Amino acid sequence: MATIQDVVKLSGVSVATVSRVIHNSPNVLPATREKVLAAIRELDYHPNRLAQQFRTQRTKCVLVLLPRLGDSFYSEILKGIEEVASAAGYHIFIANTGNNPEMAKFYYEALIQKQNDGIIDFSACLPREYMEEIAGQNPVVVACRYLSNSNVPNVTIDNLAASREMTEYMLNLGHRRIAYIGGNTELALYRSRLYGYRQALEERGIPAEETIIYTADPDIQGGYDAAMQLLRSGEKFTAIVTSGDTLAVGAIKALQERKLQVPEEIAVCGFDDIEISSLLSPTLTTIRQPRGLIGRHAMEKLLGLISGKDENLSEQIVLPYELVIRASSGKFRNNK
Amino acid sequence: MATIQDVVKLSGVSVATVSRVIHNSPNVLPATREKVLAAIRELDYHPNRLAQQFRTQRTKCVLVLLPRLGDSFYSEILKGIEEVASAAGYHIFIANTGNNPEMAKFYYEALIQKQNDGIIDFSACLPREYMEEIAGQNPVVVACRYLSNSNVPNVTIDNLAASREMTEYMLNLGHRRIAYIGGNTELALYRSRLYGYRQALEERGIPAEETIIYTADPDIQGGYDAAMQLLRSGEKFTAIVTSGDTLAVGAIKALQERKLQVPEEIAVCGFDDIEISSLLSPTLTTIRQPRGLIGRHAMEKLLGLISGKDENLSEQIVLPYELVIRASSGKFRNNK
DNA sequence: TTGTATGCGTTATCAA
DNA sequence: TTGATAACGCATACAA
Repeated sequence: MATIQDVVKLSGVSVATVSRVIHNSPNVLPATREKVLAAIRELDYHPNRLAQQFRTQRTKCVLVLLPRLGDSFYSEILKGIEEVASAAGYHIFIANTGNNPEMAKFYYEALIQKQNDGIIDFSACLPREYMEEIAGQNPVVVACRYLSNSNVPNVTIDNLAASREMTEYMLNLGHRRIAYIGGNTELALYRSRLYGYRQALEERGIPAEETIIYTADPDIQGGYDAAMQLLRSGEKFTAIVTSGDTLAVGAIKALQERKLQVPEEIAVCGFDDIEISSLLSPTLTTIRQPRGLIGRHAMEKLLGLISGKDENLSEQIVLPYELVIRASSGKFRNNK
Repeated sequence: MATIQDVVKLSGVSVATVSRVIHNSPNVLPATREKVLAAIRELDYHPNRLAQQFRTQRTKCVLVLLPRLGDSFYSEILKGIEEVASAAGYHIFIANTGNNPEMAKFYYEALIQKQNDGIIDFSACLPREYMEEIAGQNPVVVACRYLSNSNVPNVTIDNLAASREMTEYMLNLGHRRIAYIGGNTELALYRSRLYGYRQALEERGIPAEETIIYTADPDIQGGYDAAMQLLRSGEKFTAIVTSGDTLAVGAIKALQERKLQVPEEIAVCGFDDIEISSLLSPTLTTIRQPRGLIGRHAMEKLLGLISGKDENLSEQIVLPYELVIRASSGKFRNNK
């Protein structure tokens, strides 16, 4: 690999001048610039990025932390991030934490040691104190998930309100005994969604019943397993509200296997509006998160933090969601 | 941030010794080691990774290039990669090329400049010549996809044989007029699969008919659109073979919307066995790729290339696939 | 407009 | 077993 020294020798100018040419500094004579460029071409010289980064302590790269890979929910978000990032000359790298704090720590370490200029964290699996300490000194944006009572910059929808609205919609359809399948409530995100469900019920004077509230792994299998348990329990219910489309897909699968018609016998709704939700039978009633918008806002916020122009270090950006009515919630019925 | 110099001052030893302690070199007295470790703890010193990488020209990180994000097909593969990588003390970063050669080039540039130690490329969207030149001097493994007539290390299944076997299976079920919906044949991968379909037909003396062979974007929408076109064309057929589960899912959706029973009226089969394939109605007959195995083999090969111990620079690893029979292909019928 | 010289934080060579 | 010191490749303050 040719280094800047090789270019110096071949072009007969100094390192400083070569460096100026590389960075398009205006203070260099056209003739000199040409000489240097010729040498660069001839040597097929490319500046060593590792050395550049080491020297400047900036990489023009940001890291996106995902809780799991292959979740289509994130693909649209990542597109939004990429859009804003590449317009600003940034590149993004994605890493998987698997919700494992040890893994997450490794990547935060990478941030601290300037291997990248910032982190957008959809995983948020580290303790609040740790996050706040790091976010206080480094560009960090948490998105979709959040830490409760924290001032780390955050981009989300109002999960509580969305879940409440969804549950209210089901109540308005006439349902009175509504089961719930949600993700682990250790995550603030899932706590909020469960809480929205509870609020909606309480507002109607219907007590939430713990026997029809289930916690599950937030994937298809988790929804399937929870619904099967629910069915085996013998509890009566006419609808299931879930905290995720994958959970809803799994639940519907279980219901259909048990020959229960969705939505005629049991209505189901999801959360997130992932790609397959509009393609299944029945199509899924769900909450649509503005995914592209989430990605763009998160990246813009991060760029602000990186440049230091954005001094609002504890901004909580709350974006609008949308209730998407499809087939799985069914029509109004008079449930006794 | 504390540097090695701070540790030197506090512990009263030389940088060399501190460095030795950091890297668990055996040639250091226990007492000295303790002194240094105490200083490191007190200062909360962490070696600057950027400086380390710059100095050693190794990062202990590898890059995985994906053609698109949020495709659940890759999640199992990435798990396999991660397994092998972390056992060897490596971390993986994922980047999206979007099948865009410009993007891919940026990431290969990162490899050339030692920002990471190797690349596993599932995107393979760069010209063969470019790839061969880079792979000749850097650790590169192409997986799932491949470049035709290339000697870049590669991990795949035998796509041609798999597609042929799938088509043969449909022929054995009695189908004679089998439509095909496949990905863009500019990719060697999709060329192989289409070729397998053709071979199976020819072996039975059935000429492949171009009027029922469609090319589509390899996602649900693409499958849906192609199937709709196929239906509108008025061509007769009793089965559809596809080059991907997402295509099959889209095709089934289209058929069902047109009130055609799958598999009773039209049989459909996919390729890849993605997560939802076993959860849809009907469940999908498909080709299962050994995803975990692909990931592990690719990473092991890459580690071999990185360490220089693996001198087999043009190895083509072909792993076994499996024909998974589910509902969408239906039973034997006597198609005239 | 150009060049000189210094340092970024670490590893590694060599001598002690 | 330990230490002094020279790189690694580049950017930049300062001098010319």
